[in-house]
Amino acid sequence: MTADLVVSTFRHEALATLFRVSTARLVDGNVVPGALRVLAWQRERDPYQGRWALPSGPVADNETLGACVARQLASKVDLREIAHLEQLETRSDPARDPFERTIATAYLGLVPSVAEPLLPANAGWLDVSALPSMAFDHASIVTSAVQRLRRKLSYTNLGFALAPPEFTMSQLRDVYAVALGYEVSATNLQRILERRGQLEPTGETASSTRAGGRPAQLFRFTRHEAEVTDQFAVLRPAH
Amino acid sequence: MTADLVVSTFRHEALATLFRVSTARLVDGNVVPGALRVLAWQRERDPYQGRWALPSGPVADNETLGACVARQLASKVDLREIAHLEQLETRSDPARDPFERTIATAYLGLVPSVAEPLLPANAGWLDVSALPSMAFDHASIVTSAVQRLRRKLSYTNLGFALAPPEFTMSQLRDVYAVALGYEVSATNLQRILERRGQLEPTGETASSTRAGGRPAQLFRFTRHEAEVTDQFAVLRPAH
DNA sequence: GCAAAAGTGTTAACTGTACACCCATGT
DNA sequence: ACATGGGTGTACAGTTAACACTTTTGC
Repeated sequence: MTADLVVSTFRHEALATLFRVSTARLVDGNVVPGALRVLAWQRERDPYQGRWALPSGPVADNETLGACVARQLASKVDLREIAHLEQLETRSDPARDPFERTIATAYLGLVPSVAEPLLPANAGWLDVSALPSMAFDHASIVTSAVQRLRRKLSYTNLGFALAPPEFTMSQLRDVYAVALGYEVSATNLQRILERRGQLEPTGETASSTRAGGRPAQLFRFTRHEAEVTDQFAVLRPAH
Repeated sequence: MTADLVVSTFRHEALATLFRVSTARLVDGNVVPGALRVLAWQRERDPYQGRWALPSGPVADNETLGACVARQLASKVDLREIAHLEQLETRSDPARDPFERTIATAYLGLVPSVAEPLLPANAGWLDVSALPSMAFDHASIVTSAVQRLRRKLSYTNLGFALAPPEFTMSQLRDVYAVALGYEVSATNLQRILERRGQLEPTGETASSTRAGGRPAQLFRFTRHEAEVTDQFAVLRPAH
């Protein structure tokens, strides 16, 4: 039994869904509402020329998938702005790439909402709630990444990766509300995060807004590494 | 710009962690305690000759990863016994295979505890709490799969894939306790699962045991497809 | 003073654990 | 009768939503 099997090899790429919350703001007197946005760029070549696609690229010979996805992102944004990056899932449908069999491993990345990163001309931030038609299976990957993000926001401290370094509770409420897609109460959010030890007052207070109102305390997240904060949602060990 | 990049291709394999709960039983008067076990086999060739390894094999040309992992498992167990199969994660460390660069996508599979599947001679069920040294990064993949399974048991209905088709509440308690690694109360487990609509009485009762005691009602799971049952562990939408 | 926004206190609903107690069966 | 395991009822703790109310600011 020395005969080896003849095995196929495949093109393998890493692919990033990089998210960012843009909060509501005024542009020319109109309110642009907040949105959860994902980084994409318009393809210059076939297949799917002109369509929006996620940043992706082939894995190099001596590189992990994680390193590869970081390399792909580096050409679009400043890597230091990426506060969190985790593996999502691997897509392998033989028909997903019409030109060439490609297996793709998707990652989920998060950028804090302060940064308005400068992007190359053909790149942009797509509103996740109104995705255009996208290349390959990228739209379905984005949907799956949004689901993962929304779940994890509830039982982990991932908020740190979407929020600015320092924030008032209403700013944080807006970040969560936009990311989750539903209204959140600043009062209750504060209590939940405080109970879990995620929040730390800076001692400073934000200058009050033009419209008056009590100046808000500033907070920051105590830890900036991802961790599960709601350890046992159910079925805790007996005694 | 017609010059294409020279891209590398890789050997890509699918890999299965197939779990099963063996409940406590008597063998020659000795109690063999229950254990969460994972399917493995002993390698016949280098690298890692003689070591335990997870079932795995290369992806074929026109096959998804899911189909591939099912194909690998088919040579070890009866596929109809696999009640649940989901993708876990993809490992890409260039050094993980000393012979040849291989990217591996791991799956998590579950087999109900009734079935004592007949295995090929070189295959076996390893106790997850006392893993032997394994080939490649397989031990760390098992650890990661166990973590995922334990989390999901709490907030999904995945119990259906580990339990027998019909069971008493104490049998189900044992399955959960072994899988989770800590004691679980049958009383409270029943209430939790009933509240979530996962449990359905069959109307039958099990014959009482040799030692006496009230005969137990039999139950089954209402649904046999994986679903999340604890929708909002935290941060529910306002109003 | 008044509007606006932040912050506090309190209540109610829900979920899950712990535990006492009752029930049905074999010997 | 009594041991054994199944089943029920209830009290308690923890967590979160809802909402009324107070505080601090700008105008």
